[in-house]
Amino acid sequence: MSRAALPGFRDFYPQEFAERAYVMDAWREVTRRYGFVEYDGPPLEPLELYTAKSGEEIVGQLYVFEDKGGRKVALRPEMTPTFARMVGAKLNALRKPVRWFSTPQLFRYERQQKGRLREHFQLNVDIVGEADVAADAELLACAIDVMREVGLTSKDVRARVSDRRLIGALLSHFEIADKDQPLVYAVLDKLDREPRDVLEKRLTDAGIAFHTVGSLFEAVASRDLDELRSRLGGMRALDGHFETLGRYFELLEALGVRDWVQLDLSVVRGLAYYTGIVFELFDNEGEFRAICGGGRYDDLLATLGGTAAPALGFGMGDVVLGELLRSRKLMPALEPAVDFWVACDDDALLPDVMSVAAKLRGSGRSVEYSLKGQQLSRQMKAAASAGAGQVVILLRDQWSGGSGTVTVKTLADGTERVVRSDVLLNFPMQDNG
RNA sequence: GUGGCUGUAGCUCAAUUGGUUAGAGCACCGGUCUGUGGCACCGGGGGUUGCGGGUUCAAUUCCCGUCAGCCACCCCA
Repeated sequence: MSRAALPGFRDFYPQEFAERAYVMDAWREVTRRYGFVEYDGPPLEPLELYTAKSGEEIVGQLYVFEDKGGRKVALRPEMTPTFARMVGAKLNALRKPVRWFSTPQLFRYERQQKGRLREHFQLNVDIVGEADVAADAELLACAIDVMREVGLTSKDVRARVSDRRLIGALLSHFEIADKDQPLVYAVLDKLDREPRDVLEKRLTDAGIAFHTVGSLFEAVASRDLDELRSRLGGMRALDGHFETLGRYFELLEALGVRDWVQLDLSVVRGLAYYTGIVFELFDNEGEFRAICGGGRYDDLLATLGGTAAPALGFGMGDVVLGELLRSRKLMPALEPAVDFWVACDDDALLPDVMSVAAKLRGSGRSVEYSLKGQQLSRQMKAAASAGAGQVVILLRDQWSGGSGTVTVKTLADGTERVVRSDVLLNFPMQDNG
């Protein structure tokens, strides 16, 4: 019998749990500022919910089994289908635009590696019912503000944005057949990981003219809109897309996040359902996988739920973000802390210690004490390592069965006060030192 | 799913060309400092050297398998 967690699953010891809570608190805090409200769905769903969207091949990557009622079910690998179902069912009744977020634990049966486990928590933020590019700007700004919330700056993280419609228009202009588009996207995705000549050959082998490949690569190398415009300025079919992206960047400027964002047409989100602006957040060192990815998926609700509505959203996992924060020394360490430690210099006073502890707890303070008789110096050590703000010391010569006094010591500065035991409860709490 | 690298206490690491009861620091628990902490000193618990085979008089050390982790690929969240 193995004592380890299953591969790709994590035991959250207090330190790890504190880290997870830190990240998830940041998620909730930022989404709250943007007016998003939280929802959740079942962790177990009918298998068809996922095969309908992604086909049968996805089954190999899911935790699937048959329940006792003979239903084929799967642990949720992503939140979007659940979200689409929930929103779709009540779309007419919901105030638009819908702004919801969730922090589900998701599961995927795949070989684990850095930044990628078989289970993770993922912030999902979605907007439904607004086609204007302002919604796209709002969404990206929210993702970026999460970065800020955990102490990252535009020097640490960059948002790379592309536009599916622009790429589509570009490929049409280059007269690249629809059947070749998946190949083109695959090549774009590998642009900074594989040698250019190898990628060029893949496209020319597929029958795309060499000069077309050259023009495509040149266009995609653009890192801002003006550059792209000057390279493709002659193409009237692209004007509308330039205009949209131009407004997008303007609005990102207005939201105060423009310096985090860079045009990058090589961003290819794997999911086939994106229809407009897409983005990914990466660490600037290129050390980790994408921290976050999202974009506009205007057709998905119609595909899944039947009701058409413009929509967009992003997902941000806790694994890569956690790795990045730890490597940048931005992940807070767990500091034990209690308001009071109650100690005594006589084992016979243990019931009195417990009684004092109970009263302090009754007034809302966090209190610990030695559960067995220990010499006072041990108790003081224990108090210090528990991060106690103050130690209440019952000395047998002062205590007088509760009618006397106690000594209250503030550990941070070593100061002591002797107080009547009956006024102890009025003590203000001190910062834990 | 494919390939490569790695695997000794909770953590970081030791262990002479394979050689006898596998060590240290930190952490944890306790003792002294004659009863108020963070120091110092002393002591203790904790390892079937990932697991299973093989070679050998002898394996932590060499070989094979397996499991796990890391990295790359595939794919994506």
